[in-house]
Amino acid sequence: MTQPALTIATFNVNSVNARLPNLLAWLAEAGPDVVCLQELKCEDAKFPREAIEDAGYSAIVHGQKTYNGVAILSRLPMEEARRGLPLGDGEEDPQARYLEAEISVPGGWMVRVACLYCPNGNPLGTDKFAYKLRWMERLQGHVQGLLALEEPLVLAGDWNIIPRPEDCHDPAAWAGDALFQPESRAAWRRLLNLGLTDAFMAVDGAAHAYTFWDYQAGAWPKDNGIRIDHFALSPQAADALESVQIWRPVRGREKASDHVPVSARLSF
DNA sequence: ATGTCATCGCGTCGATGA
Repeated sequence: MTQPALTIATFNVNSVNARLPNLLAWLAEAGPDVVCLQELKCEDAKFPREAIEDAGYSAIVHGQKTYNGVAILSRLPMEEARRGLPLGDGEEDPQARYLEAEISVPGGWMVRVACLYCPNGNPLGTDKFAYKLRWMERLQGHVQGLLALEEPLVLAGDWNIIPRPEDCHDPAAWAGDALFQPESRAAWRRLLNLGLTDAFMAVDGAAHAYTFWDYQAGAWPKDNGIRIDHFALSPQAADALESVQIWRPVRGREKASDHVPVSARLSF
């Protein structure tokens, strides 16, 4: 008798409409139960809902024109729990970067899934970098509240943070980049130190296991990549973690995103 | 050193973000 299992993925698609054939092909190939998408680059009305539903997935969408935008796809029952991050002062994040849902897993389990697209933060010395750090602080506050629920919680997304020097090809080349700043990496560590587990590090941890390769300067053929797409798991989710897969070949396909999907398998 | 890609606007290219 097999135990109830859940395969959850994160995929920064860099425009869901430009990537639709690629996305559908990967869904058919990998068959994930839940998928967190980032950088939709479209408003809710332009989200390709029919094609996604025809593939067997319901979708909740937090879209935005031109930039950002996140969605969660699920072939299990799903209920939206939050759109956007709370600011604490009544303000709303003007950028669509956060979406949270409750997923019902066979066997009576509920898994809370947060899809997030952390700010890039470049260039340094601008309000963009300040916004990145503020956003991570706000996320930390929200996650503290979620951890108190003591539920299986999966934070999945494009974190725009390179955790270790081994998570890039040439650390020196990233020294002046927001993704590799000490403040950015400290924000990631602070979040994990609340009691979360980096899923990839827990089951693999290999050096140079990249999830993103820039379109420019032949980054893909030179394997000049970075690991920035991560899963952070609550203790209840980490206990269920079986494996993590980085879908590297997807980067080499026609009209590829600059990110590849990453999936995690949980067994309850 | 960027050898790129996607979107928008009033447009057949430049600006912007990544």
